[in-house]
Amino acid sequence: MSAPVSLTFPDGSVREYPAGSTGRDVAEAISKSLAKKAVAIALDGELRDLSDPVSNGRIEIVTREDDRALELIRHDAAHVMAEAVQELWPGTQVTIGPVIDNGFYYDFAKNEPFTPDDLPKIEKRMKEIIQRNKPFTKEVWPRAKAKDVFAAKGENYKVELVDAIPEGQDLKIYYQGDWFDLCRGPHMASTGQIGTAFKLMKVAGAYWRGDSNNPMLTRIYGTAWRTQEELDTYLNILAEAEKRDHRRLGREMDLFHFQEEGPGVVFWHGKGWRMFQTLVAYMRRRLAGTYEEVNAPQVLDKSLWETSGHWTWYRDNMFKVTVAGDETDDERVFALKPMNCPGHVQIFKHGLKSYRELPVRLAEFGNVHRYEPSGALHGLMRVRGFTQDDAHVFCTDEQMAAECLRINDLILSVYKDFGFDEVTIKLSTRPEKRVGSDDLWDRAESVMKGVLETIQQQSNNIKTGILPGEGAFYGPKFEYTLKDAIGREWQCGTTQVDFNLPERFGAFYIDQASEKRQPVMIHRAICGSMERFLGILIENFAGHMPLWIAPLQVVVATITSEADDYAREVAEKLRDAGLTVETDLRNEKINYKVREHSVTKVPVIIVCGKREAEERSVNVRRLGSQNQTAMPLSEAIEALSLEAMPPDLKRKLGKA
RNA sequence: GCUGCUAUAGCUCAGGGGUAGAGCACUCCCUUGGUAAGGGAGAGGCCGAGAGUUCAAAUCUCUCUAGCAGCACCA
Repeated sequence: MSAPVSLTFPDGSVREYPAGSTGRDVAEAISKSLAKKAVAIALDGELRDLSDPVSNGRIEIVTREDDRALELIRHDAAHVMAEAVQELWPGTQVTIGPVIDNGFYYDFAKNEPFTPDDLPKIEKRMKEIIQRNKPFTKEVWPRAKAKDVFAAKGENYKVELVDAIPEGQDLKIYYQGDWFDLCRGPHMASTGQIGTAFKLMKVAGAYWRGDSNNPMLTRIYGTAWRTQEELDTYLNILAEAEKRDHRRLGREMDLFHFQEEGPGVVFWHGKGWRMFQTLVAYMRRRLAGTYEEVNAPQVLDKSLWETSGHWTWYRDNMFKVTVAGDETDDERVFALKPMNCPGHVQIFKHGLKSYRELPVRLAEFGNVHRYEPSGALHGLMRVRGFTQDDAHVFCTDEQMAAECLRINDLILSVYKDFGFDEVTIKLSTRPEKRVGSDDLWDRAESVMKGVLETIQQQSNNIKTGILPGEGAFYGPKFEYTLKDAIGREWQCGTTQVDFNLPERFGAFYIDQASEKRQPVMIHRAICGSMERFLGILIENFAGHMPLWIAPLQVVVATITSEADDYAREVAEKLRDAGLTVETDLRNEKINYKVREHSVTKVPVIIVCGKREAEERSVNVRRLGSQNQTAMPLSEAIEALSLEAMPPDLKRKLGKA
């Protein structure tokens, strides 16, 4: 007889159980009701099947209420969905079905893809399977048996998966009734424990193993929760996110549009462009005194891009430019610039540079064009023509770390001005497709690692990490990711150390010993794409822009035409104070006007009626509030112009 | 780029082999109304583009273009 198993419970108590006891035995020994509620156990924090034998250590009985049960519910739901699909459409092959944020999916190989109409049918069948409440049972199969069984069923993808499992690892098969699947587990006790708080969301294509050279499978996404309330909450959040969609808000607020002749390029309307320019003006002020703003050509000979390496690596994503005439002898091929760096190197190279001039920091709000795959285009977030807040710092090896830190300070400070406090910085290291010797890469990566450590020591709410193989082809990079108001992460800023382009272009400076030396080049962007950054801002604020960046700051609306002259005067005075103001003198009721300007997200509505005109006062209503504040005109002008001051200027004037 | 879906008025959408529809927005008229839709009238469309089937196509078929979702991609 083997020694009993000693288990420590979350309350600290220690009990012994006969050898070979399972999680279920332990739960039952505590109470019948607990055994009924239990869906799994955690041994030393690791989730296991209820039917697994326990071993010495810490044990927790996991019930459906436990946060960790959510993962099991979703995983089990994926299995049940696969069973439902195979019952409904025999011959459909199953592949993989993992848990993801908020839900799960399963990829199927089926000749006729699913349609959205199939989802209710599958859901109905899933409910039946859950009602059957068959236990999940586990078997460990020899590799050969697994391959034979799946091959006999025509499950070719499963055979591939078996082959991909490292030798020596157990092949676990989970049954739910007669249906079974290869799976590493764990699972709950039975399908009934999944509950009914799930919903199939959408069908989509997905490549087998995520590789576009492989066949396309059809994927069904689902979401699953512990309770109906949790499910409803989640569906509500989705509806909220949809309301924030910058494409919808851009239309509603009359900021920009897209049209068929210009796939992936933005038509900025007056209001949107004002926002764009406000952002650019802000960034310009943040660069003043440190960077020199330049402007490099849009169209440059392809030889330049051959030298930089872009023509080799990114040709498929570049726009070629040639003369359009049929009768021309000029065969010269140009490219519409996809990046600003080669242009900036030319500016740096123009004239001899002394070490005394370094670091040379060249900035450009550079308009670039990239032929993005059609399926990648998405509103302002992914476009084919956009403006980078780009800069290139040419410096010595010794100056490099300090420059990276200076850039870091600027990036974090800019994000903070927009209210983004949670930032993640990740170091991306050398990719497979790259230029430059391993020595250069070693040097660049070690400097960046050092910088990352310094940044981490300097600030407490910065998360850091490493993304192996994700670097640019010419150098390693930092990627700055910010978190928005509803918890989504957006990668915006980037700092890239580059020893390669200066070498390729033969850039140099004269050092103290009158020798030619090659500078290091640091590429950096803060917003990344101004278009995308504005999209992020719109979604982050759900269109309720802070006053300083709002496309239209104030509408002065009248109640009766008797107040028209006064309203014009109010608007004029506000404009004199630097605010963007429109009047609404239309022959409409005030309810109507308030509704319209609220819908288009105007931050401040100033209402002027007979009373205000007589008193020379205004009545201020803020977006999102039903309250009205009456105040003298002069007071309103002062308060609003202060509020509309960009954060950097407020800081400068000590009014923050 | 791949898979699936979609394309009708400025917007949101209905319709469907034989005069093109609604609501909102727009214009004009009435109304001067105190904080999220007052009333009436009017104007507005090559039904995404091209080809085919048909006596007849916005409607059916094909090709293309663009959009949406997901995948892949993102210097």
